[in-house]
Amino acid sequence: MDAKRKDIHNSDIPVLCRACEARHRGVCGALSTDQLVILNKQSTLKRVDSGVELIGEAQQAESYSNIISGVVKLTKMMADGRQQIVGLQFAPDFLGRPFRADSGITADTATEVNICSFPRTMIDRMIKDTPELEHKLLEQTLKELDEARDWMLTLGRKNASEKVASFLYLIATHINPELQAGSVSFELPLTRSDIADFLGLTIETVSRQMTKLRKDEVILIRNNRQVDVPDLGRLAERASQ
Amino acid sequence: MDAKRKDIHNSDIPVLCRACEARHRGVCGALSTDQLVILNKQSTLKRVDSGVELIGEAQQAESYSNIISGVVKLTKMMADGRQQIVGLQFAPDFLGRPFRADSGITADTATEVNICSFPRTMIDRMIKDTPELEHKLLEQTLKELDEARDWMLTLGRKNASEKVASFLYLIATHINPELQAGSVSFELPLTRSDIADFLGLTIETVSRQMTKLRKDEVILIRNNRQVDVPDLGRLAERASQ
DNA sequence: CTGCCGCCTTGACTTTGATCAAACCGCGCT
DNA sequence: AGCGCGGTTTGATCAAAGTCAAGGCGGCAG
Repeated sequence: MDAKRKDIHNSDIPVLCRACEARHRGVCGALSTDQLVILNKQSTLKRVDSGVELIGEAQQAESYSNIISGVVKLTKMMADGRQQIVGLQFAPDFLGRPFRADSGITADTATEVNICSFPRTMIDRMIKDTPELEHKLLEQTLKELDEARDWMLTLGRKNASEKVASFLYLIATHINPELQAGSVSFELPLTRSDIADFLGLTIETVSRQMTKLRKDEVILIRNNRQVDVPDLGRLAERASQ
Repeated sequence: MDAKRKDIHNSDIPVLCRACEARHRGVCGALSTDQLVILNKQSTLKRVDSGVELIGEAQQAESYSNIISGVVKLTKMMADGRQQIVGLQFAPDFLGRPFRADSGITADTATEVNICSFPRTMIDRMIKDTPELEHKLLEQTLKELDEARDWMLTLGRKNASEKVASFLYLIATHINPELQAGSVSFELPLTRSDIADFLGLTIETVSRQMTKLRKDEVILIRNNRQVDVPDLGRLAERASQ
């Protein structure tokens, strides 16, 4: 209802924001038209290649971003090189850790990504003035916490084949957020190595479980990356969820 | 600074709140003296035995709480009975999922616990009126998210002995929040079975790794529950952190 | 076309932690 | 004291996933 009212004044909304999902499902939905205009003057739209570090040791994170398209992976690393992907972010997620520069996490693009970046100081100021913005951030953070805890169950208690099925199910439902049952087709945003880091497995084990799912006709693999799921329900069963 | 100013008017603050950690490090720090008085009239202090379900299938969660003392475990369960502890909460953590009744998580007391409970509707209203309260909730949620992601690395990439050492390190640092290095002594708030559910292991493996740490003189076990850590640094090494 | 390179798959073998089974320990009870 | 009980430890065996090694596939540069 509120969103609809704003759309009446669509002409006042910055061009870049008009078609942006972040205004509907993301944090920008908390902002007034005036605020959008101000923010828009400072924001920059960037196309980023796959495999680029957005936040991390090298990148000191002077900005926050909204993901417009593509997939970003959040990774934690141990001193000896072992690593674990602790989250995947899709459009229109908000990227960046408020109130703290470093949280020991690096964010890398898993695919080609488009982001809308803002100066950190600007957002920090807007958060202070606009409780509604902080509310949106709390909502996203709670959602991420729920997802992190779901994944803890997967990491701690599922076996390799359930883990791989869980991953495919996660991707299937996030790439095509509408589909509930029936058949889905999508391109995996992660390499086998990334999938292994997400699942706490090795690439060999991931590969073996993928071929097992293929032989059991739960999935159909085209180009290593392109996957068809004829029956999402059967995949969910394999994931034990 | 702000807290100090409030303490000058200590006499106006409800008796129950005066010594309460939640007013200093918890969410109640966001509230004015007036709000504390109002909230106090509706709040109830409860002593709860170990092993009681606070939030879950049975309990429909009509209230939020602050933990005054003791440890609460957050558990996720699979249909076939496998379960994973996805978080531990200590005083003065806020207990309850805002904006949603059910998140598939149950909260059980791991020890005897004292909580201060409030009606859900009352807090939901205060959140709307007091941005500072929402800010505190966002801070705690971000802290929980950081902890969840730390633990994902442990679950996904550490071996059994590193997991057990990580758990002991976590407890040591949370029970005695001041100690940095040197020796610590504490009582484990969890049974071997809970520890196994927290670490994604079996009780036998937990037991074996504990005796290994004991034989290597990293820890000293008294009554199965009472543990001495002569050198916290050496324990941290074993946890690879 | 050919060869190389990155990514993925497959196979043989090893290791880690799970499973099954038995015994132990402290404690409250009769 | 003797008993039973929950929680814990220990040992023997097994299975799942890791490791090491080889080979395949597809795209791209020469």
